[in-house]
Amino acid sequence: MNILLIEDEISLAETTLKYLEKEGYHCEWAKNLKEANEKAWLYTYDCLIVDITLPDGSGLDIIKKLKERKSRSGIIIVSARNAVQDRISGLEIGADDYIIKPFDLSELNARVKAVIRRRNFDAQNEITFDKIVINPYERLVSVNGESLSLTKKEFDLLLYFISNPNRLITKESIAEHLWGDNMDMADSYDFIYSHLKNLRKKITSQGGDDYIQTIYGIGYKFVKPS
Amino acid sequence: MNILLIEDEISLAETTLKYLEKEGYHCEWAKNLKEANEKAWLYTYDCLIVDITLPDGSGLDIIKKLKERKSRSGIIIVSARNAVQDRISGLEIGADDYIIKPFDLSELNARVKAVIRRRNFDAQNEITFDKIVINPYERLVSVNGESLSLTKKEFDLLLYFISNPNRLITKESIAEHLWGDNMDMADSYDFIYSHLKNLRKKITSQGGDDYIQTIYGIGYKFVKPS
DNA sequence: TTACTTTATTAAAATTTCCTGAAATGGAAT
DNA sequence: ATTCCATTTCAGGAAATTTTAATAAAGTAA
Repeated sequence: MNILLIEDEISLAETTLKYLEKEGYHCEWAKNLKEANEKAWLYTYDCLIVDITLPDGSGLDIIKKLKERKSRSGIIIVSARNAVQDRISGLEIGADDYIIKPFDLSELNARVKAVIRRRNFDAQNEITFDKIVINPYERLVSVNGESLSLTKKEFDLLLYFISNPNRLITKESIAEHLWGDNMDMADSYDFIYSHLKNLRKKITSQGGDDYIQTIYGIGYKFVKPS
Repeated sequence: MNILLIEDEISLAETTLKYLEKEGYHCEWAKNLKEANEKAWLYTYDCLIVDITLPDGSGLDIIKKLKERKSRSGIIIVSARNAVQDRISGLEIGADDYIIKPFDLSELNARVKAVIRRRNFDAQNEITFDKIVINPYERLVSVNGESLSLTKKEFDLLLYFISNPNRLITKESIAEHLWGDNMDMADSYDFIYSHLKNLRKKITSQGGDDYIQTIYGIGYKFVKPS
């Protein structure tokens, strides 16, 4: 987890950085707006801790810029006790939380954790494999940019494959993942064949290759065919 | 503007009340949880100032209850300097701001003002999706400019959809949002189907499209149909 | 090749999920 | 007590998906 601390008070910044590093974050420090802009432009941080009052301007500006750039970073505002208006504007601009100076380091930590957790929850990243992009949370799939409609079993099957690319996947493990362990293993795997066939057809009919390679007598592999 | 102060320290309460009255607010006072519950049930306040530690329980409980009742009141938590966890829980529950004891009366005033201002700002805000306009606070909906009368459940359902457009919404999350987590999940979702049907009918009969796309076996999506 | 096993394809059956209309329930107002 | 209205429940049937079963094709080893 990468954090950028934007803070001009040197001693406060140092103790904060030390504490956050100890908590397991990778931290960087910008001591004014100029530095902050440079860093925020170059790197992506999970969370920015932004002091509002900086020597060369207001921290609100950088928040505004980030939001215009549709950044996904979490933002926590640091402001002085009496700067209520700044906090309100900050939240209206799109900051996630604020903390009042002077603050408890453990409280800052709690908020950073909360913000990052919330961000990750709705960022819900996609998984990409060659021409396929799959979003497990929205249950969306696209091949070559065209969206593809899959049934539940087909989707689960594809997700299992794409989560374990280039690896041998036995029919037993597929059965276990898609149907749970209450499956009767004496059964045949006809149902897997059915769904596999449908999945392959849907993917190839949208211009995707047949990524599902059959390993005779064992199972399958999800690979990019040469 | 009506304010309810929930505070058990008598002298602190008295000075606070006097100050706020002078600032032009109409104030009431509850000195314990029991009184607070009675008052909060009878009247609607623009802002509640809630001390967390009360003789007969935690102020967090009343906040929780208000939120369950979907109260629109602004809430400011009052807590001791070292009660970091209380403040965090309070914000998580849905309080708008907090202030640390002992506090400046002018700061309290500033926060009350900010909370009320933000609340009014939200109240003016309508959410628009294609031909639908919905105002969560006035609980008004219109389709194609014509106002639409919805029952409570229908409204909550539509609000939940329109607040999460183009995203997958499971039946489970609908149940949780509209009926709370004390729902028996073994139950069927028949009641969702019922309200859904009525909502769809009302919207389409006013010239709106069927924005509610069903994702078979998973849930729904609120989208603008092509 | 031949015999055998495993996988693929297909279509039909079985099941699940969803929609609909109507009836039952329950609370609030008259 | 009666009426009204929102909400929930129930039963039917429609639609989509999953599973079954039968057959075809492909791979493996002798």
